[in-house]
Amino acid sequence: MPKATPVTRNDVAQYAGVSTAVVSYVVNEGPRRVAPETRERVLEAIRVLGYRPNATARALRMGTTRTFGLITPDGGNPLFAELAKAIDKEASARGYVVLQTSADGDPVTEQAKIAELLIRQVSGLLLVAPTEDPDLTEVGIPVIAINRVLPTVSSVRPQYRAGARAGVKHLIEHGHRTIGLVIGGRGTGGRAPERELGWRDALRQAGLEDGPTARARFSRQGGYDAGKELLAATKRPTAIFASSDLQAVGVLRAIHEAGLRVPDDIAVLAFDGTAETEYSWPPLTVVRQPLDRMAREAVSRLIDGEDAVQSLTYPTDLILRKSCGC
Amino acid sequence: MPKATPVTRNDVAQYAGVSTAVVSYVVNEGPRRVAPETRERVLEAIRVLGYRPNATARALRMGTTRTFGLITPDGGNPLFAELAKAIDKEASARGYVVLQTSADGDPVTEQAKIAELLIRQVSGLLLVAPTEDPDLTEVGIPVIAINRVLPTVSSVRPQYRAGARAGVKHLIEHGHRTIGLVIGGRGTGGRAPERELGWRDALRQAGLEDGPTARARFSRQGGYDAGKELLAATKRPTAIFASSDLQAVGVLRAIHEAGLRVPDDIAVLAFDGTAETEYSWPPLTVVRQPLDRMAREAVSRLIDGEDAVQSLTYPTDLILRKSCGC
DNA sequence: AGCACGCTAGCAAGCGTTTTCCAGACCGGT
DNA sequence: ACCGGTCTGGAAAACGCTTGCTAGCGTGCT
Repeated sequence: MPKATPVTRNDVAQYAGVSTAVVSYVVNEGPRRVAPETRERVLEAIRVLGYRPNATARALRMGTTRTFGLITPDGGNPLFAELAKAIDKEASARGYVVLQTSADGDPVTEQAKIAELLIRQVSGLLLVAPTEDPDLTEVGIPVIAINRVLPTVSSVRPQYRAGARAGVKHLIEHGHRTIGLVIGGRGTGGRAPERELGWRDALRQAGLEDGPTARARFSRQGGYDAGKELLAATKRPTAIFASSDLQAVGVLRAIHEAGLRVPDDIAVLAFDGTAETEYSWPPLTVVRQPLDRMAREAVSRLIDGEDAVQSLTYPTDLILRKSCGC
Repeated sequence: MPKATPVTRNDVAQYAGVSTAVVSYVVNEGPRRVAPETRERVLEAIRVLGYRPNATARALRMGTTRTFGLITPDGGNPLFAELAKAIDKEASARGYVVLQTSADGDPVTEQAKIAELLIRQVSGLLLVAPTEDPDLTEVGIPVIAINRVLPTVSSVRPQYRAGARAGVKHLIEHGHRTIGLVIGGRGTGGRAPERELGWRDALRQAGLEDGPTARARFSRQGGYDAGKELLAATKRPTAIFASSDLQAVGVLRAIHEAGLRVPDDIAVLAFDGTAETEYSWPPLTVVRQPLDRMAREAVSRLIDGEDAVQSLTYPTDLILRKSCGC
C-alpha cells in the first residue's frame, strides 16, 4: 500500500541543488528567466522525486483556488447533468475545476451549500435555476445565474419566450388550432413564465385562443399528470407544448395510455432538448437550449470578468423530429 | 458591487479581544474548552464581522481538504449523473464536497484528470467505470473504483451476473425461448462481461441455447443499431436483454420502427434502472443498480478507511414494469 | 500555609507556496 | 580600473489556519 509521500518543493530544491524560489520559477513558467541548465536540473528532480505541487498552498498564497462552485436543483435531472457536463468542459479547458452539488430545490439547503462553497474559497459560483433569491450580498466573488434571472448578478438563459413562440408556431403550421400547455413550477411570483408567454404569443399571432393549460412540477410524473388533465379537458387539444423534456415524456405516456397516437391524434413539442428526447417514442420535436454556448459564456464571465451585470439570452434551436408530425 | 472582503480570523480575534487561538477553538468546537462568555463574545464578533473561515488555509495546515474527486466517463449519462448525485448526497452529509469531472472515456484524459485532482489535494478519489487500468501507484490517497474492478484498489459494483441472470430468468418464466443480448463496450480483455455471463447462466439453467447477440457502445444509438441487428437475425428473438438503459431505449426504438409491439411481439429487459426507464414506452422492466448503497459504501470507505482491498458487490432489484409482459 | 491541579487563554511554529527584494557574477563601455 | 546594466539565484515574508507548549490564577486538598 502506497504510503503518503508528501514530497514538497523543498525536497526538489535540495535534490536539484537550488533554492525553492527557483523551483517555483520553473514550475510556473513565470516571467522570471532561469538558466536552461538549471531548469533542466529542476525538471529532472521533479521527475525523479515525483513531485506534485500542492494546490492548496498555492491557493492560500495566491488567494484563488481556480475552482468553481456549481449548484443545481437536482444533479439527477438530465438537463442539469448535461449542463454540468458542458460547464465542466469549459472550466477544464481553462484549468479550472468544479465543485458540483445539488440543492434539492430547497432554499435553505441552497443557502447552506453556497456558504459551504464560499468557505472552500471557490473563485466563482454558478447557480442553476436557483430557488428564491438567495442572499448574495456578502459573497465577494463573481456569481452567475443560469436559466433564471436574479436581481444582483448576471445571468444566462435561453430565449424562452422566442423559443416557445417558434415551437408553437411550428405546431400551428401543422394545422393545429387547439394547443395545450404544460407549464412548470409553482407560479413564479405572479409574473407569467416566459414559456407561457411565448406559447400565447404564437397563438395570438395566428388569431387563436388559448388552449387548455395544466401546471405541473418539472418532472416526468408531473408531466404525466398534466397530460391526463389536458386529455380530459372539455376542448381536447390536438397538440401539446410541454415546458420541459421531462414533462413531455410524461405527457407522451399519458397519451399512450389513453390509446392515442403521436403525432396522428396529438402532436407534442418539448422545451429543453436533452438527449433523452431523441429516443423517446416517437422522437420528440424540441426547442433546444444552447447549453454549450451558455456554459461557455457563464464560465468566461466568471474567469474574464464582466463590465456590468446583465442578463444574457441565447437563441434556441427548433429540432424537428416526429412528434410534431413532420 | 460587493468588494472582496477578506475578513480573517485575526480581525475576529481583535474585535473580540482574544487571541486567534481562541477563535480557532470556538469555530472548531474542538476538545479545547473556552469559557461561555468568551465564546459568546467570539461568536458575536464572527456574526458582526461576517467572518467566514478559509478552508484552503485549514486544508494546508491540516493536510486534508475534505474534498473528493469524482471521475466519470460521461457526466451527461443519466446513470452516472444519478450516481454522482448519490455520491454528492453522501459526501455532503459528512461534510465533504466533490469535484466532479468527465474523462470522455479516454485513458489519457482520465489520467490527466486524476493528476489534476491530486494536485488539488483531494482526500479521496472515486473512479466510475475507469477506462484502462489507470496508474494509481503514486496517488497516496484512498481510491475506490465503481462499476469496474481495478487491480490495486477496492471497488463497489452491482452484482452484474446475478442481476442479469435473475432478469433473464424472469423473461424465461414469461415463456420466452429465444432471448437476444445487447452487450456493451469493446471486448473487455477477453473476459466475457458479467452481464453476458448472467444471461447465459439463465439460459443454460433452463436448458436453452444462446439467443443472438449484438455488441454495441453504451449509448442509445448503439442500442438502436444493435436492436436492428437483432431483429434481422435469422432466429429472431422474442425477448431482448440490454446491458444498459441507454441501449434498451435504442432497442425500443428499433422495435417500434419495425412496426413491432413491446411486449407482445418482443419483450425488453434493461440493466441499470435509471429514472428514464420508468417513462419510456412501454415502461421498461429493469434490473436496478443499487446506486445509493454503492455510493454510501464508497464514500464511507474513503472517509472511514478500510481494512483491506476488496471488491464489494451489491444485489440488484428486479423492477417489473410493462416491457417484459407483466 | 503550601502545593498540585484544573481551567482558561496566549505565543509562536509551521503547513507549501509565491514573490519581493537583494546579492553576486559577468559584461561592455568609458 | 571603474561603473552601470543584465542575468541568475537566494533569503525571507506572508497567505490564514491549527495546535503544542506555556502561563496565570483560582480552588481544594493535605
